[in-house]
Amino acid sequence: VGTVSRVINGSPQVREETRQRVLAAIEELNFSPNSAARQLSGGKTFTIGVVSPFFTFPSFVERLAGIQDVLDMSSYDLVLYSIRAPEQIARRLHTVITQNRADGLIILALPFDDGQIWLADPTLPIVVVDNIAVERYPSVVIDDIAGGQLATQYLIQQGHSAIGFIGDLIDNPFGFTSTRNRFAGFKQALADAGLPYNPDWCRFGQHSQEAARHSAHAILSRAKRPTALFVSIDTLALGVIAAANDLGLRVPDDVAIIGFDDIQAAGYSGLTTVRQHLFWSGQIAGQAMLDWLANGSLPADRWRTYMSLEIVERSTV
Amino acid sequence: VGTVSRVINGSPQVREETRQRVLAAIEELNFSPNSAARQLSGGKTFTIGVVSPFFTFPSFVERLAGIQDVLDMSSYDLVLYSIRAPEQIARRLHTVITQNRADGLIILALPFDDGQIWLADPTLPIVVVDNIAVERYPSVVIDDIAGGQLATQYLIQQGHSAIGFIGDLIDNPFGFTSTRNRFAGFKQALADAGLPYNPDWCRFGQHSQEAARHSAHAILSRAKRPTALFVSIDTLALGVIAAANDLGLRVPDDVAIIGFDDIQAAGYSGLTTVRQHLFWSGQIAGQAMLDWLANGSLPADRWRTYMSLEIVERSTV
DNA sequence: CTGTTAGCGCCTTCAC
DNA sequence: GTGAAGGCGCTAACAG
Repeated sequence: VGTVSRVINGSPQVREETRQRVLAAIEELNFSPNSAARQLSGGKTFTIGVVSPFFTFPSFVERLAGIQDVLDMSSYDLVLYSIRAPEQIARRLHTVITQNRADGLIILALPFDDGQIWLADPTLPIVVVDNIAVERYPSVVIDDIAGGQLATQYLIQQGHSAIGFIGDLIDNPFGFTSTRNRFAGFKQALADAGLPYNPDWCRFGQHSQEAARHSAHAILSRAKRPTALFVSIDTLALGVIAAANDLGLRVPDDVAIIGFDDIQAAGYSGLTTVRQHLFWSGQIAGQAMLDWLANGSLPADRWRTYMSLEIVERSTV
Repeated sequence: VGTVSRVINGSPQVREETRQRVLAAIEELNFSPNSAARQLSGGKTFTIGVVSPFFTFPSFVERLAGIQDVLDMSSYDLVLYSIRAPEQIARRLHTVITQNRADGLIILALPFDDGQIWLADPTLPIVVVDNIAVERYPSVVIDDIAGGQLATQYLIQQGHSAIGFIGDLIDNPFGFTSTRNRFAGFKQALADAGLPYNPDWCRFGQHSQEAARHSAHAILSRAKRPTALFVSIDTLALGVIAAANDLGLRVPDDVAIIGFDDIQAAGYSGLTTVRQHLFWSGQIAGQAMLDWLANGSLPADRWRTYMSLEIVERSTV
């Protein structure tokens, strides 16, 4: 029994011949170790939990795919915890943590009380993605304000001076801050360029293509309409393009549109946008978790990773 | 110790007072049972594995969301096993099964050797989705041939007689048969209506919007082009719409386009398509698994569930 | 009703 | 280098 365990776990102190004999027996009996037992005795679950809201949204799916991509080559399984309402967050995290169901947690976008969580289990590795508020855990983030500026500056640089903004609700139940910050960057860039900021050209609605389409209708139907629109999320931008088509407006000639995220559909649709390397960010988070788990700690210089942002020029600006 | 266990598991044979006392202690010590130990002792992992290829494709994501939706209200966790190449299938399944890492498996679309798997563990509950080839396990499927006919008949009924077909590769490494069968249904419907089948109007390419766009270009640039196109997958249909736009063809006036699946993006894009209730199929599969796990077996009348198909009329036909 | 005890299957010392 | 034995934390069966 002991020797078999040694063989399985690659202990060096086993004579080669015995090793082969054990291996043969394993093969013959079609034996394979019970995972629950290893967990109990080893104190590890070989599982990483990913906590995510709306995991059907392209941005989350792509990040998830990045995480999966990395874990795939490790011996860790990925357990998906989906959050559908803000109230669930605390409870879900609590049960996952106290029940010891995962060796590490990757939390996507969701705001949470990191002090409380840390108290619940100070040793549990947690990597946070797309959430700047968390200080106590390493994170992979972008600078949304800079991103908002980048997009707006690009529009200005292309000759636009009448620019509007469409996004989801700044005050949303989950407390996501992306649109708020991108909008801040937008206004900043406008101010920096000495351009006027027109509230009539800015609308915020639900996070849905329909809502964005509706917002765009309202803005583009005005007597005086902007020549360019910065839409804070790619999925919404697709709705805005639809609205432009509805109104018989040509993109980009009549209205230029720039999105944010660079989801796969943006590529298909020819949407000009700000790329934030979604898949890659998932890979980085997953790799950080793996390294943490392997070394028992994460070097300080990897505490907060800022992903780069860049304009992807396609055909809507 | 024993009593605590009884309290946690809601055994009736505990005096109310003691129960309260135990509960209080649990609260005070912030105790919560170790999941690995329960697994080992109880022989259950409270985990359901979902094996899926390309889980970033909308159709898989939506099914996955349906499964998650159901599991969410149960005490089962969802472990995601992503398959990226056909060769991985057998190995992945084998390790998951022998290591006892899940109480049940839901396998999406992937073909696999059910005889072999059954031999590996005859008692493991497995529910198959979107795979008609599997006989030994319950499945949730659609009739792709009927679906192909349905789409084609709808086109015919709308007055089209020159109809083309675009799909992904009929012989693909994973052995998916959807497009093959939808194409069969397409030809069948044509024949039934006494309409000619024109191979020049049928193209098969990679499963990507780009490839579909390319195929559509080829077909629509011909001197004599079809007035309608049946595209076997929604994502590809979006590429076909793009191609029509490229060529200055109006949809549906110059070319009508019907897709298949009814992914969310189809709704946004106004794509007319054949709906196959993706999310719902995930829910059904998840629920079947839960019932199986709860009752120890699945009633025969739930062995194979055929999901209904229906035309969703939007604006591309 | 409740405390005690024997596994669940593996890993890890400890002697040999 | 190898077999034996303790313990991981829990559940279930057994006495009281």
